[in-house]
Amino acid sequence: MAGTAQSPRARYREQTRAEIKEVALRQLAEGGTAAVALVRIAKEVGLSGPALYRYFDSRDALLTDLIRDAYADLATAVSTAADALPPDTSPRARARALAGACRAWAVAQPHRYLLIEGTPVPGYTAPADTLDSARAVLEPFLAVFDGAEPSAAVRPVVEQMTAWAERDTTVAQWARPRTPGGSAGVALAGAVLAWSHMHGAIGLEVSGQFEGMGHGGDTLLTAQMDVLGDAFGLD
Amino acid sequence: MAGTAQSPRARYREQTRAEIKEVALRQLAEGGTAAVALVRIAKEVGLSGPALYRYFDSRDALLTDLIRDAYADLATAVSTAADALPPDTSPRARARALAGACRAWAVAQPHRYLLIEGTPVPGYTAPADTLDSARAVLEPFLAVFDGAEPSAAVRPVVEQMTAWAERDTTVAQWARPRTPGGSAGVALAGAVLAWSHMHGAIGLEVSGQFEGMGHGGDTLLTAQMDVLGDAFGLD
DNA sequence: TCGGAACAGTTACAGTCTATAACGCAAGCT
DNA sequence: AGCTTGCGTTATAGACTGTAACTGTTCCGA
Repeated sequence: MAGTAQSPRARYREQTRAEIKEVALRQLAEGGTAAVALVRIAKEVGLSGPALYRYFDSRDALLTDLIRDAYADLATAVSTAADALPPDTSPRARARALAGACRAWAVAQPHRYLLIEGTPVPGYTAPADTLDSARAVLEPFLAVFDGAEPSAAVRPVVEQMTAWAERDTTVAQWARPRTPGGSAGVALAGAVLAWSHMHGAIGLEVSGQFEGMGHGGDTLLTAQMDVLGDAFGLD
Repeated sequence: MAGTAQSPRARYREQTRAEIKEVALRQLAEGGTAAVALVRIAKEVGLSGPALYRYFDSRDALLTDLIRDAYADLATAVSTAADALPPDTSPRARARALAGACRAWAVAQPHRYLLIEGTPVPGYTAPADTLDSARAVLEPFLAVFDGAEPSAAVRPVVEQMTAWAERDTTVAQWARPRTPGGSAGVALAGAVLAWSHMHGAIGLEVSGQFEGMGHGGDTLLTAQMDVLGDAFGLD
């Protein structure tokens, strides 16, 4: 919370912004992104119409802010879950726990997850900002796969990730310090594969595609993480 | 194409509907679902505004139709890919090929894939219709995993699928005839897991989350299918 | 062949929403 | 005190969905 001790004006402004976002989130939960209407938000906050444009440049800007928040929130959910694990937790159990935390977050607030993963908003362009957030979500997974021994099936991915890290210095600078025990490529491969696995299982569940089959989300996701654990020889 | 030989009126009607959908798809490709505007469609087709409502009850109805089409199209893409494989193709190679076909379809027309997987349209409720289509996509995968030997990691999913097939008779009636070589639960587990894997990898790619890492989509997806193949002991 | 039903299309309009313009008012600094 | 900056207002333009009321056309049976 740096910079909170600003002028009273700035404080009030920040508070109003928060209030607006709060109402926007409620509307989002009720009717999806399409239901987020500035005019109705304004009325609910006690302002009248165009006043909102003092706080957000456009509807897209507001939604972008919500996306950013959601990403950051998910990232902290995952990393606090990682911190909460006892130090002697096995990599396999860690993978399960991290994925479980991610799923729990998503299931608890599907609309926000859909905001992250779903169809990009109309003309929305995800800048480096989003990539940073994605990295933040992936970060705890790097430690899980650090020093793992990839099977033949995933080796192509490892090679690709290694090449990526060699090409893109910012990725290398991010990944290498966090993988002291082995090659950054291996850990990156594990993390990205885990991300993809989670995206699949959680996305299907949140979109309601598992309706009939009775609470499949958890079982499916753990199975996927176990499969991944096998592929990387995790304990 | 049953029922094509109808009255000239019905034929004309069907043709106009198709034309409308064509324009809608173009708009969709250019600016996402939000860019699909009935008024502009009408103008482009040569009609004026409200005339479209003779052909589609509402904008939602039009989008629903597009979703249905996309699903069906994807399903035939996958099943023709399956038919094109030589009979002696190994299950593992089959899994790769099917997933590859799915990905190829999605990458070639991302907007349509996002229509299928993305955020449900505002108040959209997927009826039994969509489930049927999802089944059609999954169907070729059943044969791939029929008679497989699931590892410990995926066994919980197998159990859950078995239970599901026992509970839901329509699923059983669909799956059992297509899995002569083993338990329907195993094949269902394989198919659903494959669906989830594909959803993850393709979804991330189509949403552009692999930007920097240089054409990761194909490598990642095949790796995931191989991992799944290992988990089911596929040849 | 005639006459009515069903259909395809039109213009006019109500309502919702985003976004801009022009203007007033109060807080805060110098 | 006076000026600036920021917050808020009303009025308005423009895009879009969807309805109403009305007109012409095609089809089909009597």
